[in-house]
Parts: sequence; structure tokens; C-alpha cells
Amino acid sequence: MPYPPGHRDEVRTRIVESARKLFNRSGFDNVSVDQIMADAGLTRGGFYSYFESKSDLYAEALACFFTDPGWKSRWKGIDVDLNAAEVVPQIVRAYLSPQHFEDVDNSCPMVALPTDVARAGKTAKQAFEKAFKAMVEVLAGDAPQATAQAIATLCIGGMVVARALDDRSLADDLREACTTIALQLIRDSALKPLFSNPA
Amino acid sequence: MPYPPGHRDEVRTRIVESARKLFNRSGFDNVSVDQIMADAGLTRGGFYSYFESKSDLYAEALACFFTDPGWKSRWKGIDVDLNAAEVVPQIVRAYLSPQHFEDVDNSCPMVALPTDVARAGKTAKQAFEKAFKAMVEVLAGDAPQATAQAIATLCIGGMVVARALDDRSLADDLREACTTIALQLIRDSALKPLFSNPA
DNA sequence: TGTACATCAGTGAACGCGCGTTCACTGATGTAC
DNA sequence: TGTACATCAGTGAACGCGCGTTCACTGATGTAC
Repeated sequence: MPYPPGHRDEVRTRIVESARKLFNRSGFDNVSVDQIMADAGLTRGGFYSYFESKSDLYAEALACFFTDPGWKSRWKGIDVDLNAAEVVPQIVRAYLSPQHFEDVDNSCPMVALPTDVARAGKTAKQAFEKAFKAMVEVLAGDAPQATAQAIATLCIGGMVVARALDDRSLADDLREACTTIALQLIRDSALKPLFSNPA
Repeated sequence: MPYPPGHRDEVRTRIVESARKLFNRSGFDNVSVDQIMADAGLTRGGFYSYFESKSDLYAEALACFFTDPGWKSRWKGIDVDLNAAEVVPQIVRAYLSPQHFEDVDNSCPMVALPTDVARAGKTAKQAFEKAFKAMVEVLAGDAPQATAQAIATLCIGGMVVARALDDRSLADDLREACTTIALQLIRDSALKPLFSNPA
């Protein structure tokens, strides 16, 4: 058995990580197999002994962001402590932070690639959905499902729109507006059970 | 002067309209000049007597959606009457409606193309920004700027995320959740001036 | 310890294809007389 | 009214290029003795 065991798994992971980074930067279609393999320190020919086709990578590149245990503290500047009581507001602040806005390479793929996913196949959509459900679950806390979904949408949508604007200060305003409203929704939904719940 | 006056303008508009539709459907990079010209009933060669390059079309295709006087009632099923008192909730409902979700070809480009714009040049981002500002202005009503921006983000982001999900019923839930929360934000912000405004 | 070997991870030339763009041309048009 | 003409909108073959994918091959590796 030439090459140490686990070698292929390690290389495969490296390819997926390179793909995730480059997809984030340029979208699915503007990244070539050549570029991905070169970024992983390999040449193009080897790709097809790891994957059936380029589109096979889409779902894996989306998934690897969330399976990577480091993702929750990926945007430095704001450290999220998952054991803290105030974890939900912390996540919202980190997600909508300037650090996340600027670090496109290590961005959440739900921000960098949602319209690419909408045009891609079922497996990519399933991977996106899994990530979205996980995010809603983390944000849910005491809030009803609809509120948690809206808060997740403010986080993802705020970043997507901010990155498509030309004026940086408007983009900053938008991020902050979404943060404020999302935190307000969290506060309101946490308080509501204490009072009557008007229809 | 062969060909009637206005002929070129008319053909140019037809090309931009075809581009808008096809970009919405497949993104900037998956649509070829050939396809755009064929959709407009022409052949590829003529393109470059109307535009300097393919990327010149991006900003124009974004803009034409909003300059088209028909856009405000584009998603049938829900007719928005801009003179009605309840115009803002109507716009939110129409934007997040199943009709808009399904009609990708005639979709708002802010829903279909935000990540393509984020990767494109300055002119495309300026066009996107202009559309976003216009939307926020329409939604503002009595609400503070930050609230109007968050409502716009719920509309756009809700549609972007819904289209990237695999499960249609989850996508429907999400659209409805965003509608509910957006309408609640409108109601709350309209009421607030009547009471004290707590920090 | 040293050598011969089987394995297979990785290489890179080659393929057919569709792209954005160019350009010499064709032929439908309104105008002049 | 009818004909010849100048204009220029639109055509389609051709270009160089980079893509996704294939495949015969090379050469680094751990193993056997």
C-alpha cells in the first residue's frame, strides 16, 4: 500500500477547501477545475480520480463550511461563545459584522452563493437548505419559528444586499440597520411570552 | 436616411429586454451574446453596433426593470394600487408573493442577481444601488430609515433564500414568515410616533 | 541494511466545444429625380 | 408614378481562447526479501 493511509482523504479535503474559497470569491461558473487544483497544489488531471464532475463539488463546498468546527468563530474581531447566555445576539452581530462583510473568501456560502445555488441542481439546494435550517435552529432560542426565519433572513439578506451596493457607507448603514432590527426582534420575541400574545 | 427614425432605439430596447430576461434566468455568465441576440430576433454580429461589450449590458439590464412603467404591477394576482392608503403592505405582499417567487424571468433583478452584481463592476453595483434606494424610499412611509432598510432586506433576502432551498413548502413558510414580520415592523413603526419612543 | 518491485497518486498533452469579439459582406430601406 | 441609388442595419464565417473532461504516462512511495 503506497502512500500513507488517510492521504487521499487529506488531499480530497484540501481540494474541497480550495473550491469553497474560490467559489465564494467568483461563483460556481467563474472558477475552473484548473484553478481549484492549482490552489490545492495539484494539476488538473487528478481531479477526476476524486470527483465525478465539477458540479459534484458544489454541494460539498457548501457543506464543508458548516462541518468545519472553526466556522462559529471564523470572523475574528467578534468571538462567539456558544455557551454564553447572550449567544443569539452575538451570532447576529458576528454574522453582520464588517469582518464577515470583508472576508469574502471565508464568508458564509449562504451569503456568497445563494443565486448560484438557486440555478444549480438538487444536491446543492439540499446542502443550502441544511445550512439554513441549522442557522434557524441556532437562532430560534425562545422565538417562534417564523421570527427565527425572519432573523436568519435579515442576516443573510443584509449581507447579500450590502455586498451588491456600490457605496460602502450605505452598505455599512444597511448592515447596522439589519443588526438593530434583528436584535429588536430577538428582544421582543423573548419578552412576548411574559405578556399576552395579541393576534 | 434608411430605416424609420427610432428604429435603432426600438431594437436596442428589445436587446436589453431579452438580456434582462435571460440574465434573470441564468445569471450574467451563463448567458451568451448569441442567446441574447437570438431571443431579440437578431444574429450575434449586430450586437457590437449597439454595445461596446457584453458587460456593458449588466447595468442596463438591471435598470430597465425599474424604468419599465409596468413593473409595479408585474406580479399579477396581487395588484398594487400606488394611490391606496395601504400601499406599503401591498408592495410587501406582492414582492413576497408566490407569483413573484415563480416568475423568475420577470423577477426583480435584486432577487435574481445580487451575487452576480457583487462580483461585477462599478456600473452594475450603481444600478443595483439605485434600485435598492428607490425600493427603500417607496417602503419608508412613516418608518425610520433603518426600519425601511430592514423591511426591504426581508423582501429581497426572503426571496433570495427561498429560491435557494430545495423544499418548496419550507420556501413557502419562509416567504410567509418574512411577510408577517415585515408587516409587523410596518405596523409597529407607524404606531410608535403616537407613543413614547423607548431607547 | 540494502535492493527490486508492485502500486497508484498525480501529470500534462490532447479532445471537442462554446465563448466574446471582429469584420468583410449583403440586402432592405427611404430619398432623389 | 417609377426607377436608380446611397445608406447602414443586420449577417454569418472566422479568430483566438479557456473550458470540462479523458487518458496514456511517470515517478514517488511503502513492502518484501
